[in-house]
Amino acid sequence: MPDDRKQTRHQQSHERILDAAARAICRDGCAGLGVANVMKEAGLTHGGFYAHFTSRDALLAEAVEHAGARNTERLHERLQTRSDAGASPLRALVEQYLSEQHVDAPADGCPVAALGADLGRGDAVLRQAGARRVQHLVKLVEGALPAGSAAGSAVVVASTLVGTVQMARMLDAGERTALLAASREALIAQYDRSAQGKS
Amino acid sequence: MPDDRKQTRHQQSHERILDAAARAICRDGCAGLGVANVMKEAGLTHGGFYAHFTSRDALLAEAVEHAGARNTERLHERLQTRSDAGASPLRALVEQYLSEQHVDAPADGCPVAALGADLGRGDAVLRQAGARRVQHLVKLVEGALPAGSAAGSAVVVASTLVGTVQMARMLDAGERTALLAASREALIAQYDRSAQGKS
DNA sequence: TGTACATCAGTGAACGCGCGTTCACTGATGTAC
DNA sequence: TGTACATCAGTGAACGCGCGTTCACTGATGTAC
Repeated sequence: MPDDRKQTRHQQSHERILDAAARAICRDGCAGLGVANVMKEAGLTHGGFYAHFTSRDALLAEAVEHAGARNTERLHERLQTRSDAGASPLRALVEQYLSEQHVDAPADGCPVAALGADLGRGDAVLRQAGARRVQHLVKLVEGALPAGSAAGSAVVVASTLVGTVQMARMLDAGERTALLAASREALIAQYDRSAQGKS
Repeated sequence: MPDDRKQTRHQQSHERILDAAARAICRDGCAGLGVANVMKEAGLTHGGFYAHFTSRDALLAEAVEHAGARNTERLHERLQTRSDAGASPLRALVEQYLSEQHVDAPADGCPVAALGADLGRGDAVLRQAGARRVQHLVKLVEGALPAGSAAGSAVVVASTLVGTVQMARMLDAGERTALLAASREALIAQYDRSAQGKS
């Protein structure tokens, strides 16, 4: 099956470009994405780019999805580790998402937190890619919440996660640590053990 | 005092440029800020820019501060209106910050929500400007929380406000409305009347 | 009060650089006989 | 099995455009006498 090998070669490059682009946008934002840079990071020269994508904008939208998918994978692994160590699903999610590790490494983190407002602007395609990532994140939270949690809990928790990481990334080390700890504690106290018993 | 009149003319232009820049970054992001565009919106031509600012980067940092200050002013007015209508300080803040009005008009809104991740990247000056805006927002929330609220409440509420607005701006009308309502209700139920009586 | 000069704020043409995009070409991989 | 040809993936030079920045100049405002 030589056809397969050919396709594979092309697809391997395609994948490397997407990987590089996903990291680049999470690190530098949508505006920071340069075709030449991405190709270089993928081990190629810029000229070959248009054999893989119709335009830089097309890459942008795909890179958002790709960053989300990659992040979901990594996240699941890490949640499993925390789960194995005895953490409840929600605690595992909150402690991982609001870890210094996540704040320090935007390139390998959640694109919703990394791109934030970038996705709200820009063309419809990008906004839709952002919206899908938001929905994904909300679903992830939903799955981690205890059964019987109030209806809107997932979106609220997701909002807090995203907002906290973004704000933490602007702050100096000390304030950052305090902010993360405060958010973690509040979310766990609020939504983990006694999610509904109140009011 | 003719010296005053001269200074005033220069300062008036300066102010118009800052106003235009503040709106522009909240609307289009830091990368979307163009010197020529801003000058045009201020009613000037691009050449005169460097009589007012040493560089585009210098304008960026100042524009973040300016956007924050302008937003604080407007916010206070609107909070007063809601307060007069009988809302508690926290309810007024939450309902204003998480209003469709705010989500629909980023140019006239909070720069922390509008720029988000943009401020976490970029040079130290910009990050510090962002950090100051975050601290300002946290203080604003602190002032609106009922006396005796838990220590970390303000940062958590601020995070939720920012995250919700950002996510709302990616979503379609229907989901957006639901997200905003869910966050408003959760925050008010959580932190307004019976902020500590729990657990 | 009126005229000549100095300063100040802004104008608009021009420069240089980065970056997205195109395209003729090369080298390697696969196909035909 | 070996040779000639076709296709595929990537190269790198070049183009065009936008944008930050500079600078010589203009018009208006203010000052000196």
